[in-house]
Amino acid sequence: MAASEAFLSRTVARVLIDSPLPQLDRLFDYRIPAVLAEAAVPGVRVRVPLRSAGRVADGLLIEVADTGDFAGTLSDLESVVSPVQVLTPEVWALARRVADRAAGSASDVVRLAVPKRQVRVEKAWLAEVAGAGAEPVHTVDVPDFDSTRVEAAIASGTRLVVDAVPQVVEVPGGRWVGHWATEMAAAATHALARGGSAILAVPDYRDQEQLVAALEAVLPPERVVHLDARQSNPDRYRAFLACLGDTPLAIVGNRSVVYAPAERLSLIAIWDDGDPLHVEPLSPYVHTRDAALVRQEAQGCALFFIGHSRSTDVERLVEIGWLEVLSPARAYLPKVIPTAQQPAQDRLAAQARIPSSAWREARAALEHGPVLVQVARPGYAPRLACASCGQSARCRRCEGPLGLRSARSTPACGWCGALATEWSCSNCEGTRLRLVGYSAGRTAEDLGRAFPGVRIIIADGERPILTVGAEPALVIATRGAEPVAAGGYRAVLLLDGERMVARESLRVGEDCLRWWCNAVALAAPGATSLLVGVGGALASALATWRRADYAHAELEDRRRLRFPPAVRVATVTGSVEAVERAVVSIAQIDRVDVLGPVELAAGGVRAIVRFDYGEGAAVASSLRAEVIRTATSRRKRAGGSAGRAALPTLKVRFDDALSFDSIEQDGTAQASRPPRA
DNA sequence: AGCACGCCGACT
DNA sequence: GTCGGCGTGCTC
Repeated sequence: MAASEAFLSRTVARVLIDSPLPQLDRLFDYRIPAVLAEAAVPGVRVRVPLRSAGRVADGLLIEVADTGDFAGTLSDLESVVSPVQVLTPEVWALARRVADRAAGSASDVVRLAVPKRQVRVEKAWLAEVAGAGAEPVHTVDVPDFDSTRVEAAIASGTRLVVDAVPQVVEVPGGRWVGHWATEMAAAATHALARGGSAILAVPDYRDQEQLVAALEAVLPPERVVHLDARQSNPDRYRAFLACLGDTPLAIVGNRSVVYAPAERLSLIAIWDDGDPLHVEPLSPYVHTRDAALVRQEAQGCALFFIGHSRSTDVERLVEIGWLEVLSPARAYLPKVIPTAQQPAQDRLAAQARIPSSAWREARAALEHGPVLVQVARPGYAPRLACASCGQSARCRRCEGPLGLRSARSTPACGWCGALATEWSCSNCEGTRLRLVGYSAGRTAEDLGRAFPGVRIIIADGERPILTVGAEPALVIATRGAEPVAAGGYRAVLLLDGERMVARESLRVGEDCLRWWCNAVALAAPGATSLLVGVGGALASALATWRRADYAHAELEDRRRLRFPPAVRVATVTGSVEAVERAVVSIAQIDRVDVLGPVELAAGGVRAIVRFDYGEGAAVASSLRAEVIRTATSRRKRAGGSAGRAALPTLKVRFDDALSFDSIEQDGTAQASRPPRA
């Protein structure tokens, strides 16, 4: 009787509609009809009428209340789709906060957090007998990873930046992985042993393979779950449902794994937070690091950023006291030698652009095992230039850079793909092209000649190789695609440093250091790494292994210039009037400054807004209000004869790492920039 | 997104 | 007087 009374009074369902429309990004109230009273519980999927839109929408029931805040008459909840409470209160709170912080829709974040329903998978999961009795987990310690501090951090919900041991190790099963993977796995055992779950986020699949190998060596298989975008829908949903169970798990995945509904979350660990793959490509484009920081704050779990180098973002958090530093228990100093670009005496080595010292080192190392050669990027010849005047070759249609995909292919545009069959230089009318820069394929040919008789292995985006054996071989890999060698590489040659450093980007320095540090960490103990053709602060940061000092100096520069991550930024894109209004709406906020607006080649304009972290909430809510306003009040199109589709009215993107790079890459500015000498 | 509501021009 | 144009706004 008391129960039925309770049901009678709690008749309002507050529902999040599954829609990307910003104006629908709030809770809608519905009456719960008596027949649905028992099924209508928080977190379940529901269907609700949207009268004005004349349709039935999918939604998620957020809460059940006595009364809503809506004055009119409520429509009835149409149905409860399934009894599974897929959206937990913690994940809902996280989605709302993360969306607000990025001026986006909560339902866009929820879509990352809750995979599509798979009826068969769900039925199978519901039919399973609960409580199969999970095996106990034993903690594991790894050398030089301070287990006392790790355990204490997990117990107290501490935020750490972990400087990983720069070595490779063999895990039971014979697989060689980066030491970092065993550190993450060990941290996970501490979380699970004290009855909590661990979320482990890695940027890409090759990292995930290593981490899974390390985890399987220390945890029972049923305690490890993968949750990533590469899985099929049923697999993903099965893994997601497993997280909803009450057995603590190690949940491994890339970016959106930070939104997993982990039971009693004890730890979030992120590997290599500087890797751009941690940026979510879907609106509202939230970085794994930021989502993790928000979640850590709300749930009080431990948070570890593990890496071989330090991003400026993490350095900032260290400097404001938000993160503590955990270094290896014993100091590691990989042997790194920067070498000048002077060519080798040996003609063949010179052709492969290897300085004599590097060539000698590689030759000697090849007697004992594999040698890693890191090169810049995939494709046969990344850039083509005019053979007579040297100006880089541009597409006639779109001004994009021309390149070659293989030795015999026709030059093609890197932007629009158009084949450049009858190219002539816009500067000198020359018609002959010359290769500029090298790549894995081209380097392999040259090195093959310089080291006759040596086995050559190529690893790049198209030829992914995860591991190589301990036998002598030249392993030529594009940065980020380096295989792990059994026992480590006997030497590492970082060949295209000069070209990597020449890339125009705000983050070149820290990116290069990250690529190099990750490669150096694959070397065998005592093996030499050679950085070719780069000097200055970057080279000495690598050689002295003082990566935090480099990040500190870099951050100081950004502070001076008011560039991220010293400040936050948001790009505001849309029509002239909409961007203008958006900029005005935030003009009163303290210490906000606006760059632009500038015209875009695609039409419309873009402004970059800079502001201090403390003003983030105010900026986000003002810009969000403008987004909603522009979405609801449709402006009339001027000059109707141009039968062009309406522009997206107003787009806001927060913390886009490329904001300052892309200015130069937009149409006119890029085309008119003089070629590098 | 869809769909209704509403306030101006040509019609019976 | 009234039918319907699409510009404007709303969705519990």
